[in-house]
Amino acid sequence: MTMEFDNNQPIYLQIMNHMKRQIIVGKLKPGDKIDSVRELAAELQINPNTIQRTFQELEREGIVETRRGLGRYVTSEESTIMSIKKEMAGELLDRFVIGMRELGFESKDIITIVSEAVSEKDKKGSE
Amino acid sequence: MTMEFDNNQPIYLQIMNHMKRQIIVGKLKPGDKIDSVRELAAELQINPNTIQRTFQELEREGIVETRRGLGRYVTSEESTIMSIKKEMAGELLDRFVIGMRELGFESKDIITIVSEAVSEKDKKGSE
Amino acid sequence: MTMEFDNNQPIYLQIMNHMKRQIIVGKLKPGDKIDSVRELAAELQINPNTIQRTFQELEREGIVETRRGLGRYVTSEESTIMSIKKEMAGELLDRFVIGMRELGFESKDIITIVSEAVSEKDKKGSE
Amino acid sequence: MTMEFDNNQPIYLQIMNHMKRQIIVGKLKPGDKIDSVRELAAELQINPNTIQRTFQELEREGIVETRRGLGRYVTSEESTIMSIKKEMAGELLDRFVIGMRELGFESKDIITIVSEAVSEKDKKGSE
DNA sequence: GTGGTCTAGACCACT
DNA sequence: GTGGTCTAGACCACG
Repeated sequence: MTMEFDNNQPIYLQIMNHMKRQIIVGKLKPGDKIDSVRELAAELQINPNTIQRTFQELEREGIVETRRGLGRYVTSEESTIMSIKKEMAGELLDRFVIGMRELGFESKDIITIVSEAVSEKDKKGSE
Repeated sequence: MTMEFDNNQPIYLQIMNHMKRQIIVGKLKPGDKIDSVRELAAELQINPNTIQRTFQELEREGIVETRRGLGRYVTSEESTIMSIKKEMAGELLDRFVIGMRELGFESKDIITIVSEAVSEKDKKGSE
Repeated sequence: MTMEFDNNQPIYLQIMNHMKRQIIVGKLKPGDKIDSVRELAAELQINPNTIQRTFQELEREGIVETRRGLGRYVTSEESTIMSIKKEMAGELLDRFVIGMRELGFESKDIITIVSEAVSEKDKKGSE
Repeated sequence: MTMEFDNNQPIYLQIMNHMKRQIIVGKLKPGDKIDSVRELAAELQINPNTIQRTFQELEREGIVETRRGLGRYVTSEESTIMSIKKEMAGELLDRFVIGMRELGFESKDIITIVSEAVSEKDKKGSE
């Protein structure tokens, strides 16, 4: 795994979100074993303490489990994964819609803008 | 003016965005005089230095101008205001669309979700 | 007279330099009467206190004289005017040469750069 | 590092320019770690907040980068450094040439004056 | 009255 | 350890 980091957000949060997305999208499946702190730290060239913090938070959210002596695993609870997905999507949606309204855009404007944005992307992708 | 502050973002940024929105939406018009540092500080119960920081950044973005000894004014360049509006909307849009795609949503899903969200809000508003 | 003001320098200084230049270049001649504080203030849309300050400083430098009840006049001492010109040129020169050396430019570089700059201007002027 | 401060310019600007020059001249190389806020503050006997302000501005110009929790570094983008050098030299040049013309000097005068000034300095330097 | 700068000292998040 | 933010209070130049 390689990642580019944005200095405006804590690294542990960036890694955390990255892993959550991998799980949601299915690149990491329920029950999969996760790289150890040391491995990930070496791979990403990041301080192990930062990775530790990442896992701590993932565990707090119940998306990762530690099995003593065996390592860390993606939770087997698919419901947890689904609810995390909804939560992340909901946050994205809220921030976007609220933000647009604060800028004075109305419902129809917002839908138009999004429609154009995603269809444009589709075009580019198929070129 | 009154404001509620969110602890997760620097106060100066929150005030900054608040003022940018007021200007974009037209509550503050091009050329309008802006509350002085001391006035705003008193009004919001915030340290004047924090307000100073806010204005510093707004000035850097060209949305506010200082006239020596007289105070600060909203820029008269309407084009600047429009481009800031576009920039802010573009950021919101990008973060949303990219984020949703990273979660595995496809174009049609994204449009559906947004449509539902904004129409739901409209219903509530008209109740 | 009209002037554009730069917000990064005190207005009184800008007017002051402007008048010094007019005198040096000969647009205002030794012994000429100078606009009154009120006139200048109205013309430039500037606070009279600021104009007052301008004249105060010009007087301190001996380049302007007050004749009680008659108004203010450009000094008749041509030597004063010449020495002001040398002083201003010297300051410009020093700031430039010292600055360029601090940036690592050597003597021959500096001469080359200036030569190019002024000859380029000459070309433009004759177009 | 030691510095003498000039009361006519904000300290943070003086330090800023000083560091820009060090980087341009190569005393600080691309990628080098920069003294921490606290270190520099102690060294220069200046309040840490003032140093903070200095770095804030340097970062805005893209000549310095912050790596979270690790400290600040000179940008690795040599092109950024070069363009800053050109910008600073251009400003010096403009202010000088424009200023001299405003005083009535013509192209050949300007070149002569600069040539004399720099050659005189060379003589002194070799004494 | 206005903004700009500086100091002193504190707290926090991040690595 | 690092930088980022905030407060409190002071002084200055400018108009």
